[in-house]
Amino acid sequence: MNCFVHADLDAFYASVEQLDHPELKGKPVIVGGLPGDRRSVVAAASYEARRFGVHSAMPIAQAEKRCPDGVYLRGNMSRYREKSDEVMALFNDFSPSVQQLSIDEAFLDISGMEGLLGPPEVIAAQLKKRVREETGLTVSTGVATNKYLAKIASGMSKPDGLFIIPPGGEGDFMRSLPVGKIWGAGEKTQEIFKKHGFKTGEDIFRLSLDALTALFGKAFGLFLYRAVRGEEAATFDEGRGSHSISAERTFPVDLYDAFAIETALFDICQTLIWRLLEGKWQSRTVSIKIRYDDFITEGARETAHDHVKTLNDLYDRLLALFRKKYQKGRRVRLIGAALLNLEDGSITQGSLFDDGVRDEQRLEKTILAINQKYPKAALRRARTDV
DNA sequence: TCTGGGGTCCTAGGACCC
DNA sequence: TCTGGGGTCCTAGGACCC
Repeated sequence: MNCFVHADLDAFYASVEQLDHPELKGKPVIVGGLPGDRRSVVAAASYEARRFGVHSAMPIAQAEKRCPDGVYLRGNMSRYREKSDEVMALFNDFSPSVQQLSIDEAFLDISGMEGLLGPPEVIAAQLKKRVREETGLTVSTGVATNKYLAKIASGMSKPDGLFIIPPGGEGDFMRSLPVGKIWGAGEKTQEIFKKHGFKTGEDIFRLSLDALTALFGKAFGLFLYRAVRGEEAATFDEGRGSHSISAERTFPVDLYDAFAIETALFDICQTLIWRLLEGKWQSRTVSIKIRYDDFITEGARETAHDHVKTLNDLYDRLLALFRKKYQKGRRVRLIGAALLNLEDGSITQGSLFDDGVRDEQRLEKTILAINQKYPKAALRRARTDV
C-alpha cells in the first residue's frame, strides 16, 4: 500500500524570525516589507498577524491598515534557506525518498516503512516531534495514499496539524471537500465554480468527463475529474518537464526613459548569466517581460540557432527583443527576462566556442567566483552599449 | 490597498514539411 | 483549382503555486 506524508512548515519565514528573535514570539510578524514600502507584498504572516486578516500576497500597505502594530520585516532569504536545509536533512531519517517541493514543504514516501518506524500516524507524529525539538519549528503534516491527497490533508488542520485520510476513504474525503480547498483550482476556477453553484467535490463528482473538459479544457477537466475521485495528480510527478531561469524587477516608481529601463535590463542579464553558469545550463531561448503602469503585461521570446554564449550575447538578444516590443513613451512598472528550455551544458560548455568567446566566459566566471566569495563587493560589469 | 519574485504547465494559432 | 490530415517547432498569453 502506498503511503505519503506531506510536511509543510507553518508560517515559515515568520516562524524563523520568531525563533531567531524570541522577543517577537506571540507578536504579529509580517515578512515581506517595511511599513511605508510601496509595491511590497506579504511573503509570510505569523498566525498572530493572520488574526488581523493579514495573509500572503497582500500588499504591505493593506496589511498596515489591518495590523498597524505588527512587526514588519524585509526578510533574510539566506537564513531561511539555511533553516530549510536543516529540516529537509531531518526528513531523510524518515524516508529514503524525499521530494522537496519548495523551501518549506516536501513529500516523504513512507510506503513499506511500517515495519521499521511504525504506522503512518506514529511516523508523522514522530516527525513533528523531531522537527520541533531539533529545529524549533512546527510543521503540519498530511498522510494519504497519494501525494495529491497528502498535500490537501496537510492544510486541513494548520498550524501544527496532523491529518490522515485513511486508505479507502479517498473518494469520500474529496466529495465532501469544499471546492475552495481543491488544490490547483485558483481564483479564476473558483469563479467558474461559483457561477455554476459548485460548493463541494460532490458537485464536481456528478459531472461527466466530457462535461468537465467542455467547462475547463482538456487537461484541467481531466485533472478535476481525477481529483474529486481522490486520484493522484500528475502535477507532482518527479523529474518532468522543462526548466527555466528568470529574474525581474518592479521599479519603486514607473520608468519611461528607455535608457533607465535598459540599464535595469542589463543588471537582470548579469543575474541570469551567472545563474546559468552556476547551474551549468545551456539555453537557446530568451524572453523579456514588460509590465506597464496599467499592469498590462506583455512578453516576447526568441529561439535562436545557437546557445547563449556570454553576458554580452545575452544582453544583445534581450535588448533587441525589448526594443522591438516596447511601446515607446509608456511608463514601465516592471522589466523581466528569462532563459527558457534549459539543457544540460556540463558536457559541451565552452568546447564549441572560439577563443574570444572562451576568454569572455572565463572573465565572467572569475567575476562570478569573486562575487560568491565576497558578496558585499557586488562586482558588476558596466553597460558597454552606450 | 492597487497588485513581489521565481517557477511550472496548458492552450491556441502560425509556419513548415510530408 | 481546391484542399486533407498529421507532426514538429515556435510564440504569446494565461492560470496557478509557494
